[in-house]
Amino acid sequence: MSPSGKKSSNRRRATVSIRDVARRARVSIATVSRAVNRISSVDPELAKRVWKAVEEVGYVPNTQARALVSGRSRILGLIVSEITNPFFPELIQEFENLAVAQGYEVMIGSTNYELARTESLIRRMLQRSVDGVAVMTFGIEEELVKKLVEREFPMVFVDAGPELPNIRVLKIDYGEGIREAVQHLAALGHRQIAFITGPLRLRSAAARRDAFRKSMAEVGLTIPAQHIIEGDHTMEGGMAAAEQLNALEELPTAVLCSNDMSAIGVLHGLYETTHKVPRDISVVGFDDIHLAQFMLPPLTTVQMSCKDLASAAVQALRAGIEADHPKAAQKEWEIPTRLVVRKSTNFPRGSLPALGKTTRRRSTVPA
Amino acid sequence: MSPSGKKSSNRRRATVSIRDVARRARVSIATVSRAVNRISSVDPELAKRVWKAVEEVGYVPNTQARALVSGRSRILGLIVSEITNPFFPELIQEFENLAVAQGYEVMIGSTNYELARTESLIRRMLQRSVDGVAVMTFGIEEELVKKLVEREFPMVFVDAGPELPNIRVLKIDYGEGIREAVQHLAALGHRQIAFITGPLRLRSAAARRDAFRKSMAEVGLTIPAQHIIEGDHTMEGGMAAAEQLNALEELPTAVLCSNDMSAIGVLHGLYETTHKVPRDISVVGFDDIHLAQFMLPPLTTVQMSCKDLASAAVQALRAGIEADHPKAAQKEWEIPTRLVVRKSTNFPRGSLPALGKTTRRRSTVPA
DNA sequence: CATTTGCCCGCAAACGTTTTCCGGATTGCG
DNA sequence: CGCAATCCGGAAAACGTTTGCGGGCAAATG
Repeated sequence: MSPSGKKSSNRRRATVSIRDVARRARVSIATVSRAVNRISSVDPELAKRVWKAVEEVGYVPNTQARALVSGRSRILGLIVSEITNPFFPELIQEFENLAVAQGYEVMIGSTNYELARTESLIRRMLQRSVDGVAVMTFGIEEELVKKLVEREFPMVFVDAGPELPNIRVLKIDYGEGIREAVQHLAALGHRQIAFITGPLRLRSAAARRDAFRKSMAEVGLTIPAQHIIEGDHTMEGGMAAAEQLNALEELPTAVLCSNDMSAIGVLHGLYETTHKVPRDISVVGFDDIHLAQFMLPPLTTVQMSCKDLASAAVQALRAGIEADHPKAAQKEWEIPTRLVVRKSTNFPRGSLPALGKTTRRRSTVPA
Repeated sequence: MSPSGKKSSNRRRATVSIRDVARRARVSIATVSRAVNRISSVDPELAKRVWKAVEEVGYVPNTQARALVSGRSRILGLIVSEITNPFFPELIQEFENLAVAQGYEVMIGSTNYELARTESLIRRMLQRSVDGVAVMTFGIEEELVKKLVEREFPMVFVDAGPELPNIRVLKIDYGEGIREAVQHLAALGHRQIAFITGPLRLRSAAARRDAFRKSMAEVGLTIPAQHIIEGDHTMEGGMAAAEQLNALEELPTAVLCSNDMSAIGVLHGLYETTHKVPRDISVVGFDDIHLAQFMLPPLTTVQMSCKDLASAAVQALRAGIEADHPKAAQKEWEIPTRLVVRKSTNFPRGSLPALGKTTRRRSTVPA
């Protein structure tokens, strides 16, 4: 009994195909296909027979053939800016778990902020005919959007995307978490709070800075120009920013960073100086990557849950892909942020002379 | 002029196929296929005409169809243990760059040390019919190997793998780098050196520990039992180990860790104590992840270049996949390691009283 | 009982390639 | 000049699915 096909000794193909199942279950391959895809029109009795046969011969559908004829690959593209930035692996992990649980595979790519890389990435994804792409790069070059947009291709962006039929946007509420952070610092008594931005060509970086400005205004604090420093969301950028801070006539008493990696860089940049965190200066990050709690000192930071982010991204993509998806019409998806207080923030230096370490706050965010 | 096929208004397919190129170049689709795949038997003149047509109609071959008929997907599987461990994204990045440059796509999966996850991962990869899999998880459960091994499936393992026709192994020379580290510490004057292992069920973790024992014996140092502590390659494990160290009657003067994450955990665990690194205790990591140089203090560590690792993995995979690969017969691939001295190591405490910080070593590894 | 309706199931046509096989043309040699 | 050998391109058969369409059979209706 040869395992497959009529001329089975043809090639090195030992795989069991839909035909083997059909023969075993004494039905046509069409019925097998329908049963396997759980199409309701097939008689329950027959379906059971098919599934039994599937088990017995160990059939697993050929993805390539399936994709070829149906035109859908069941692959989701996930584009991030830098896979070596610890935030993204966490995001990827969550995204992948969800996608796989829902029957999709994931194709990952990292742009490294390079346009050429991004273009080749898009090309590769189209070539593998992914069903949709989530662009989680927090600010994407507009050009490449146009490339994809052609055929009403389902896509998900963060913060902002073009107004197009099959585009969905994850709206992150930066304001909320950043307001909590600023109020936390203000409540501690800080008046001079600096901000290290991300690369400002990224929409999200500008949005975080603007949220900071707004929150500062709300608590009646002003921001001198030299207290807004442009970083690049890397540790190196954070270090450079810390040096700029050090060079100032007067060091601010607190600094808020556009992401955790910058904050870690700042921590590092301050390490070689005589200024200690949080005794002399408080530091707040953004993202709440896993590493944040392992910094010295553990980093107070604004949490943007990558579980929320991933879940919204996968859902939004499916909404764009599957015509009968319950939320097919929803175009915007809200992502909250919130402050997590750890040990890198304290009262401003000099405000409580000689009390020292023991007064270190542990309370949660002030109401 | 409809863009494709005879009955082009059939479905929503607007893609340009090999037929369009054939028509444009006035050749058969067979010739187009051959020309595109650079098969030498096609007349150069014709080939040029085909390529011109390819350009003009913007043809890009359909991967699914190609994979379906040829039986090869041009996808490489890459299995790592934990994508959130910063070592692996760096590895993934390098691996992907190389694979893409050589015309392959990459399918990534993270086992998280869970057998169930690993199994589902393997299943998914087989279902997508990857051409080969690199298991870079530094110690894999033997069971799953058997699942794959069936059809002489090309695979690459780290450190050790089953003796089978299409299996290749990346032999990492732990001894070299660890010897350098131990000699570096011994040269500084350390006599009491502890070692934080990884999870010992991982082959690679045991190998590193053994290399440590061997190197210690070589320099004539003994290791009390309580100086070998089992960790788990995470920061949390490193912290726990540091606490065990603290609980000892006498703190060792140096500690070597099985990976950088453990070392970071140790740094963190010591932070809350009165012991300062490297004044009171020297710390050495392993891997040299990017983060290592940004620790406080910058971490002295044994470098295992993930560029080397990735390059060997991709090459070894291709050697198994492509029958005419120059190194098709090579079964073992050597990966070197070497010490990188930064600032987390210094003379043992008390050995140079009152000289303080300024004596901090900056030299490279002792000969 | 005859006719219509509706429900399943099977036939067969795609999907876009690679690859085998074959035939025609060109070349080389006697 | 004739015949064999060589080469190169085209026709067509896979590859393993999904899916439109038609047909058979049972139930329902007149």
